[in-house]
Amino acid sequence: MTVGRKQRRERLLAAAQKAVAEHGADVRLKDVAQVAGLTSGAILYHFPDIQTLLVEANRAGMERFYDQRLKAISGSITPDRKLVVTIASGLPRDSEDEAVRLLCELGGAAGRYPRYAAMLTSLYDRQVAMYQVLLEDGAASGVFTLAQPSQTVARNIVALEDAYGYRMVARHSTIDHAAATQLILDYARLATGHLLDQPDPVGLDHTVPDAGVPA
Amino acid sequence: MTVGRKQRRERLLAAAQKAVAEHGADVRLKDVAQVAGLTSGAILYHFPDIQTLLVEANRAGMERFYDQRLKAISGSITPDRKLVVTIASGLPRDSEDEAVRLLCELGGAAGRYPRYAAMLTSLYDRQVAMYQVLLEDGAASGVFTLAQPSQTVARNIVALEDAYGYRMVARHSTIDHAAATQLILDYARLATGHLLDQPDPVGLDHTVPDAGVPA
DNA sequence: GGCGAATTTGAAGAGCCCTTCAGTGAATGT
DNA sequence: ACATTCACTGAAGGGCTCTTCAAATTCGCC
Repeated sequence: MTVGRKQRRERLLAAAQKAVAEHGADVRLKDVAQVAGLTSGAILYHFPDIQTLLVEANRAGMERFYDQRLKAISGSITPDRKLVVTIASGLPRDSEDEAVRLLCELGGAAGRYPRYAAMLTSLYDRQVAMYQVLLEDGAASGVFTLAQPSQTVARNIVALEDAYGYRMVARHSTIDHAAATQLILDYARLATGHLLDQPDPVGLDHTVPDAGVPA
Repeated sequence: MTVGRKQRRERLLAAAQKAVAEHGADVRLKDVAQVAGLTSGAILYHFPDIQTLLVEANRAGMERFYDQRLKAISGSITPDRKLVVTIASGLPRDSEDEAVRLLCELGGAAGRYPRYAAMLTSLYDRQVAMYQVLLEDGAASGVFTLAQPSQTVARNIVALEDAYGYRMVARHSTIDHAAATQLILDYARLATGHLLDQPDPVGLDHTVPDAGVPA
């Protein structure tokens, strides 16, 4: 057995996600096949038709995004650290971020695909709930002083993340990951009454540690 | 009688906008023709190909959206009224709002169509500038006490409008025009230090002014 | 009423897309 | 070694799309 039946399916789901991020929600079967390195027929051997594959792939893509956010939270300790890290994790790395591009494409198509609309609504609500827990937790421990109900703050934070995701995917010249993070933190500062100063190295360390012989 | 050459073109642009809002950025020529009540050939008599038509139509749709926002501003007098009215005018009426659906579709496709990305970036920046003027004006006249730079507040307000537009188009069950307006105003209140109480007749008065705002 | 220009139609060509399916290998089990 | 199952290919069918174009229709105007 090369890879097992289940893993093969997941490779196709991953290929479909990439294809949607690249070609839109109405991506062609041929494009998915090309990303997967197969022919159209091979894909239809694993899935009854292309819609079934896409719906499953898109759902999986959203769940993966949400799961990674939850994982990002669990790292930090204090509520303020958690908030900063979580906000940063909700934004695309750069304009090529595959997961966010997928979400943008689906968000655009949600108006005409009720299924995607429902999935995105659920995703939004869960993210809001996630932030609400974080905010209430911080308020209970006295770290945050909420100026507004936690639901209001949570809804606005997630909304800001979404919107700056779109702006970054559209390659806004001055709104990059750092700028967007600061803009959202500016709101969070007002809403929580906490300074929320950025920790130095959050793990995104692109600089080479310069160990070894320079050629 | 017909309508003159120019008006005929504009009818086609309007049809194309509606078609994009309904079928996405990759709408078919046939769909545009159907909305216009013509055949595909007739449309190609006025435009060299479908891409040219779509690019022009989408640009016109964005400009129209922006112009109507400017118009909405000019009505009110005081900065706080202006702010409330402008925020309300940036959100879709309901989930079927054609202009916002168009913007959502284009926003989703912006990742793979640099032209649309540039147009949307420009639209965003102009809306930010519009709010900046409004905020600075209010601050200068002492009505607002800005807690943050006007650019920060303006960027966040426009971002919130965008995001709630997407949520409404996706038919979120609890975020309608009124709820979204309040959420954005909640941020604006923190940022401007003004109460920003909603004026009664905003123009769209379908419901009894019963629940919601306490005395 | 009739003429020329503007507009629209309907058909046809070339091309792409999804899906089905017979057939090709490779892997697996016996 | 042989049969069987699995994974995949490549071709073919049927349908849809964009575009072109000759013919038909409508319009503005004299």
